[in-house]
Amino acid sequence: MVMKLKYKLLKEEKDTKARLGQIETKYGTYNTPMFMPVGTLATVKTLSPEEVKEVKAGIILANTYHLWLRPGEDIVQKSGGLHKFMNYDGPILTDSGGFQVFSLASSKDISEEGVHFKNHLNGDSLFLTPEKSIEIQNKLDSDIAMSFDECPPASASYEYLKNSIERTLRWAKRGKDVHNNPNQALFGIVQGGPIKELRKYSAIETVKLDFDGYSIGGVANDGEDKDAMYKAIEYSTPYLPKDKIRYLMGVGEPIDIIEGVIRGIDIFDCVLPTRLARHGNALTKYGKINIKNSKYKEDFSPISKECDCYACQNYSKSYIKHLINCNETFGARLLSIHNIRFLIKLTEDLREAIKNDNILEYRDNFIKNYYGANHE
RNA sequence: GCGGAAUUGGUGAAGUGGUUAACACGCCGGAUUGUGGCUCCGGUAUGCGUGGGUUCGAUCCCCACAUUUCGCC
Repeated sequence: MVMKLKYKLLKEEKDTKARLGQIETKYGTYNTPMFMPVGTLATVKTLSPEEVKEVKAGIILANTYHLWLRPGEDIVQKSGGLHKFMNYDGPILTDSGGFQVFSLASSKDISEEGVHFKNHLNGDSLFLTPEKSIEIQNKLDSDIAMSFDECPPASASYEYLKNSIERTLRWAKRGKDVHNNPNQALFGIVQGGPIKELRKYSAIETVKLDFDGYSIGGVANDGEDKDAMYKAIEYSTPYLPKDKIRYLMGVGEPIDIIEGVIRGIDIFDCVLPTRLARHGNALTKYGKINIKNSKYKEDFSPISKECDCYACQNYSKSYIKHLINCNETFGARLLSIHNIRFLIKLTEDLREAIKNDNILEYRDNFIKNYYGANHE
């Protein structure tokens, strides 16, 4: 069966740009706004595919760059594609490797043709091009492929950003021209830093290339402040077609997901819930908590009484603290399950708020709880 | 009983006759936004076994005592 993802816009919230939508894929139909857990190396770190389903995840993200290096796209292809390889029968989006080249590679040399860089594992010299990235993603057989883009630092100058956008557009076109997996959607990426006219230009020109969906990249980079991020979204979304998915790459924190949805974003991905988990942090309605704090030593209550996740249904803070303190992987797994579930539940709540046309009220209430002083 | 060695924070320990006693672990906090999983950044001994002495000054030198440890009887 050949089937490429379809997006349907169901409703726009009364006071904001928030959208309720539906994504139909070969691997099921899901509602947006949605949070996509990150599974870089064809695994959402510490979780089994069954656990990923149990937290009601839809699309998950895997990584072209990492899978190219190990085990190699040919092996994934021989196994029957990424879904079969990792035994995940939900939809998968692959990042293009653009971000990794710019965030992980030590020395890199960007030219019109592509990027020369040394990989992060053994320093081997590698060359990645837009065509190569798409070819790898075709073979991985993800449901959504991303264009190979340049992700410039937040500190980049106007001139640099302008040239970078032009090149990213040429790269997007080149990638689209070689894309040949009929089951796979291909998304374009809007760049432009925090600058209004560059975001507008990038969005308009990217849309002209006619992709299956559009993402906003280059946000939440090296200490960029939240206001700049929100502005970058506001400067981009007015030029994106309403009948296509909008994806804010690499975000994020609960408040950023809420603000993103309010500004018209449909899907998000972020390493935050799993990384925080491995470092002993849990997301809660009343803010982030550090489970290693001594005050949880004899706290036999769950992370959250309202949470329906496996960790909260069965284990106490005291126990999880003990596991994290002892560096037991089960602790990271329980916190990962909880944190991913927390963000997915957040998007479920946001969908309700859009239906009820009260998303601003929802946001204000969320902020009051999350950033309020000393709840316990 | 005789002789030797040792005694520094919660732990293992470095060190010097002269401003803030190294480092590691632990502990106490913090960070983390398209992932280089098990990371990074802070804080953590008003004190160097006890009591005397030498000295301008002692954790560092001397004496006694205590404790630990090794060897011998």
